[in-house]
Amino acid sequence: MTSKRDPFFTQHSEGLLLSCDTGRDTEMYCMLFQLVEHALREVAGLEEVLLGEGGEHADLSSTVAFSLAKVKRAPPAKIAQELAAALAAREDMKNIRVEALGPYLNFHFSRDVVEKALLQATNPGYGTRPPRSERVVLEHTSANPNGPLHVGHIRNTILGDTLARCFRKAGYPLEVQYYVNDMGRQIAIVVWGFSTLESAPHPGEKGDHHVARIYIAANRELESNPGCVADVDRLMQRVEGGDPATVRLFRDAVTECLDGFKVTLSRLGAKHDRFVWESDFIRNGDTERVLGKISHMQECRDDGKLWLDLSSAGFEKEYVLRRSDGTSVYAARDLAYHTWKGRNFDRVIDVLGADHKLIGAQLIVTMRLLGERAPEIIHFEFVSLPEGSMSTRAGKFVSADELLDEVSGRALEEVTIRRPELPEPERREIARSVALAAVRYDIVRISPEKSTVFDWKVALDFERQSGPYIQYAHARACSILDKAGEFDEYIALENEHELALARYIIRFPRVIETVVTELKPHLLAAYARELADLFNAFYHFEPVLKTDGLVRRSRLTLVKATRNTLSEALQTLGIDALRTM
RNA sequence: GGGCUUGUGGCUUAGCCAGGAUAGAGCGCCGGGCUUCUAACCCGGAUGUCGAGGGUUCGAAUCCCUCCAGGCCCGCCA
Repeated sequence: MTSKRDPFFTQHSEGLLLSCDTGRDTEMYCMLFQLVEHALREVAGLEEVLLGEGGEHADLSSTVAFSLAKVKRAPPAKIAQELAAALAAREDMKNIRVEALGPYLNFHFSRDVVEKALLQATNPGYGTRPPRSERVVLEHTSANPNGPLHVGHIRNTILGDTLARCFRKAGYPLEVQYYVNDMGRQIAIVVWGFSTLESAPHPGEKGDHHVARIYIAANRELESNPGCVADVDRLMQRVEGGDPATVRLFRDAVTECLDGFKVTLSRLGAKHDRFVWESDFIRNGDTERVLGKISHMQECRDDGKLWLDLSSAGFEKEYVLRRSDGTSVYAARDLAYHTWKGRNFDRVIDVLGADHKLIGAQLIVTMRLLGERAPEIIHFEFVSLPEGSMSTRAGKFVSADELLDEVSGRALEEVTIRRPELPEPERREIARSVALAAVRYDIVRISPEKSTVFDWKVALDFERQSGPYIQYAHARACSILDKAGEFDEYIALENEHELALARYIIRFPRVIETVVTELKPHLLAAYARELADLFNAFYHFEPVLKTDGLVRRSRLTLVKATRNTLSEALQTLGIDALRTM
């Protein structure tokens, strides 16, 4: 064993440990972080103590000595020394070794603390934060029902669904909503197409694909017969006026498309709690009420059309809310929708495409002017095809269904090569999970602000840094535990591979915390992959089943904690934690 | 034209908001490793003017300015 016998590691102490032992409500790592932050604030006399993860140097580290150096006019290294001495003397820091390395303050958790924290990680549900009372509403996907979800839309779905899973994991009561744009111009075009063109579905055609076919054909027809555009306008006026026959036509078309969406969303592992129909905000009078309130605002202008002058907030463009023919514009209904959300929830989050940046910013300032709760909006950049941007109207897109079919087929080939002995239904089931893992992970690992180009070659490749790679690490851990049989948990971390793995496992609860405060789901994706990396290295170098006695029990416990943490992380990413693959 | 945003080894990407310890990864490339708990794996190696230029700072991939390139937006569409 390459055991690092740091004398500090062998020292056992209670205090902190007793207070941490009260159950899985108190995750040790989060407590340790807060404890160090608190102590550091006191000795440094600063509110901002620049505490962060220590990387290779330590469990936590701080560069606060630099900022104090300015104030105290002393060298940072000297200040770090003084701070370290003051911290080391504190009763509440006895489980944490403080070291001043040059100007840096490094904090090392005692092995005892790491081991205690690790034992929490073997419990089902590890990483779940204590329940909170703040109600959150999260809107995602909300694609127009004029054609199937494509590889651009599902960036929204996967970002939103992952975030939703993180919020639930973080203890928040959450409602996930899909805002159904059921009265837009696109839908009017679909309705017009259904009633004027050959519109019967093809045998076995999915509703959303059927609607797209009609929508594409209708657009082509309208281009060659611009006179028909007036028919579309009339449909829009009739639906806003509440004409029952027209309302029914719109609702039927939207429902057909939405039913198709629901199949795709379910294949993606995404679930909405509520579908909110845009037209409801016309019918219940909310849109009129918002417009009424707006008409009294200083920024309001009425020159036939009703609009807001938001130039004081830096917006040059008119924010038009009602057309001169009296019908409302999308933005007006959106204000009504967000007012409703803001009054019923404590935190309102929207996942929207980058094309909504301007309108989203206008929405936010208007909500503030109205004295209503403004949403937090996560914008993601576009996914384009190698030949250019996608367009439902032009029929230029790769649908999510097609992507899932292709990736599943590819995954089945792979599973069949590796596990030829498994019966086909089982291979198919594994392939389905592997395909979803590949698709979801590939999307969630990239930060939303990067625009991407869809590439079949990349989509069909399950190499490292992929969802299947993480699933594989989990399956390996399961395999060891299956073969091991019963054992009593016991932990005594010996070597660097074990310690590195354990130190990483105990950070998981804080990762969940960070994702929901910063709204950055890709941090969880990176965490899961790194955890798999560390486990694979441990797996390679440290035999488990071939050892015996306490070493075997300890390593089995570590494998159990890894398996559990990987499983919790994967589930929070919406990826199946496969037991075998 | 104006606004927003992105630019990190051949390719993809983390780090940037809250500036500090040799800029992390993966693919691809080169060289190793399956009689050993699933090789969808592991180990080693080469590859970086962090788009360009200026500025602030003890210190800049990170903050500020200018420029260049890509994406998005600028409708009485949604």
